[in-house]
Amino acid sequence: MRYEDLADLPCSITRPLVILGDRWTLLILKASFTGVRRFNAFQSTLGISRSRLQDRLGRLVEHGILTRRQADDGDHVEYRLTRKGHDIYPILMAIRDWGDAYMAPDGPPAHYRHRDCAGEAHVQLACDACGTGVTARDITPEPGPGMLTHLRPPGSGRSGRQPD
Amino acid sequence: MRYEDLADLPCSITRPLVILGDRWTLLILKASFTGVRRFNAFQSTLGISRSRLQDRLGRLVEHGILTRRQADDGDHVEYRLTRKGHDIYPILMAIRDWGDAYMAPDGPPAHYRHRDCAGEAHVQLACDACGTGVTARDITPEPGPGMLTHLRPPGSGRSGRQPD
DNA sequence: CGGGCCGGTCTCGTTTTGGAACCGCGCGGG
DNA sequence: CCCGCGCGGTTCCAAAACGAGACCGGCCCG
Repeated sequence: MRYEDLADLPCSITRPLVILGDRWTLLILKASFTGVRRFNAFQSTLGISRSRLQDRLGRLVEHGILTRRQADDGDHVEYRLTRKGHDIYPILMAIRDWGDAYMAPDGPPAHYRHRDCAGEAHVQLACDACGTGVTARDITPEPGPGMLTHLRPPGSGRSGRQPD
Repeated sequence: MRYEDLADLPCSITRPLVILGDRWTLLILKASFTGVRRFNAFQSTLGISRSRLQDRLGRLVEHGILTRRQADDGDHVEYRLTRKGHDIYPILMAIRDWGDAYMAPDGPPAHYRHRDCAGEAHVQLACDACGTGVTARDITPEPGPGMLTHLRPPGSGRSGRQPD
């Protein structure tokens, strides 16, 4: 099995990870959220090699996570988050919460404050129905519609998989 | 700058990513959450090469995310999540929410249900103070204690950085 | 015309990865 | 006792990914 084939598995954790799961991609997106838009700015703030950066930006554009366009005011190129890209923010905030908890011995390097009230923003995993916070132990995965169509793809007899 | 040196930056997103941000590590942890504990089980469910798996499991144990021990009942080895590892779950759920939204054209492959009430669990980014849900646009990062000690490490005059 | 900045490409040496063979151990059966 | 097997783990090599830096054409400005 080639690595990219993991993207075919019926799992909404695996599929994004095939795109986002490498050394640089999430760091590039983090930079995007802090306002970085230009090729050279990404390169100097991250320390990534130019060829790698070019490759990663291209993939993100392919996947509709960033857009590449000429800036309004000038002639340079801008890479900006799409809505799909914007929605990656909770992933970064979940990573931050974990980083603050376990890799910040001197306290959090940054507070991420709600602009309106100066409170701090955190991710929480909660049940839609009862509203209470939950952890991994409170959750049972069970097959959903995307699993069923994967088990019997229309007009085919392929084998399927269990939900991960 | 070598890649590992990114772990020295005062940023709670960058630091975890140096550990978790590669092709396999989060996939290994995802398998852990589904109950996979044994070397061969990881290898066959993920399709990772044995040498790579050995390396990644070793790193996760080093970082206190997994523990390696002999199973109670038998003679085989078990890799189990520590509390630190357990707390990675929200990261995986944030990835899943994004995957369900943008990479599951046939609907979610799996429902992650609250065991007690059968509701579905989702991550949300909310303000601790006012409780309202927020997005990237509502948030302003500002320096925290970990940034200040990084700017002036005790007994040194190193230069520091802005919060990312 | 000359220099600088821009995004982008090319080349080359290094690092990381995948695949598969190999190893030692403990166990269980013949 | 010996043989085979499944286990976690290691070693080796070829292939892929990567980093560093030179290089390129386009554009603007002086």
